[in-house]
Amino acid sequence: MKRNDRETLTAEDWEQAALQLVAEKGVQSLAVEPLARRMGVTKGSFYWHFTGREALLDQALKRWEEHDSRNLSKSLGEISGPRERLVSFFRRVGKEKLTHEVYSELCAAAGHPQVEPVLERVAQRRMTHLAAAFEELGMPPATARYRARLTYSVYLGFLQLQRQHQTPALSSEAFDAYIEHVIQTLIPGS
Amino acid sequence: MKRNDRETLTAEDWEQAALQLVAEKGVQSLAVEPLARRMGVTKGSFYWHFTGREALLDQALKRWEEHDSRNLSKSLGEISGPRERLVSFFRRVGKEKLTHEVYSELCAAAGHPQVEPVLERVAQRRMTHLAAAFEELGMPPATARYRARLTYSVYLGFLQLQRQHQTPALSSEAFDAYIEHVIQTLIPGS
DNA sequence: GGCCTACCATACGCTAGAGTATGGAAAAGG
DNA sequence: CCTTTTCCATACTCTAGCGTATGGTAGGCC
Repeated sequence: MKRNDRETLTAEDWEQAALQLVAEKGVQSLAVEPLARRMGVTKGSFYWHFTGREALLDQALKRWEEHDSRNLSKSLGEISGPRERLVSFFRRVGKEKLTHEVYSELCAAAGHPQVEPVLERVAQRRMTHLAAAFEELGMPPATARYRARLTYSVYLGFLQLQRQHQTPALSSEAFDAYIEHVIQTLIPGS
Repeated sequence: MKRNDRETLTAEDWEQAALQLVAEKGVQSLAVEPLARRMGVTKGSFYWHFTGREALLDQALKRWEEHDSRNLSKSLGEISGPRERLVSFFRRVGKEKLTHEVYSELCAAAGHPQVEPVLERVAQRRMTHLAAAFEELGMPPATARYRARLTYSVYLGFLQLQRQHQTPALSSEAFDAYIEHVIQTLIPGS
């Protein structure tokens, strides 16, 4: 029963592959048979590990959300200054590519009953995080919450423009200059 | 052959209904048979007016884009001051409900080969429009373009948050206060 | 008044993917 | 070494939607 070599697949393998496929082609393209083909097996394998497509999506989303949640806490603990936390929020868009691509596709699938609650929690967590940083910078709570929503909207809009190939390459000086403009505009005392 | 009463359907009727359905359930839900059922006919009718699903989507998108383009030009001509044009850009989100809902769903379907070019053109047009306004407010051209992209990102992010039910009701004072904050932050000289 | 064309229904065939049933091989355990 | 799990393949059924083929009807036209 202990088979972590590559002769046999685990539920975790399926979840990882599912997230990968979501990142590439979106939630609606997450289908059992194509995924199985991609992994070099048949759906006979899949239905041994999972009760159905829903279950796979649920567990994959759970895995992704936990990973994202840990990421946020980590960035909270590691960086002390609120301004630095906000800056890193934007700069981080380039890193953690898979996570962001998945999130981008999840946003495109808002309205999907299994995806919706995840998006809600994630956005809430992140905006609370942002609002705290803005408060530490001296904003009154209500203003900080507005600025947090505004900032998060900028992030979401950026992901959307990226999906439309309407944004400069993530590692160009045009991108850096734009990020600088965003920071100057949104973060006080810059 | 002249039958504009309601006994018989026209291609335009189908396109309108298609846009309506896209606004409600997204592009991927635009299917021939469900749409026909919704209109109280069968697909026998549909395939008389259109060669297939692709053609319907193409023509519906064309119609929507033209409508949106006219909207933009109108708002350009009617409002003289750049600041007022920018403000109206945000306040307009509440009006033209169907148009915005369609656009929101189109954004969710970025990556779709028929939708992608439309999104590209629309975003380009609108951002150019915004950049011109910021230039009129005294920004240097490069800065104005950055600010235009930033502003448009805010708009896109707002649509996204709306799709996640993460935004206050469009006609509440919380919404107005938020819009005010957005304007204060993004539009200089406020 | 017969005809023709516009518009629609009915009835097909086709495909992709969901889920089920069952069998088989290979490792694990006794 | 023989049995029991574990993991996967094969072979079904079922559904939804696309597209086609064909027939029907009602109104405009000569």
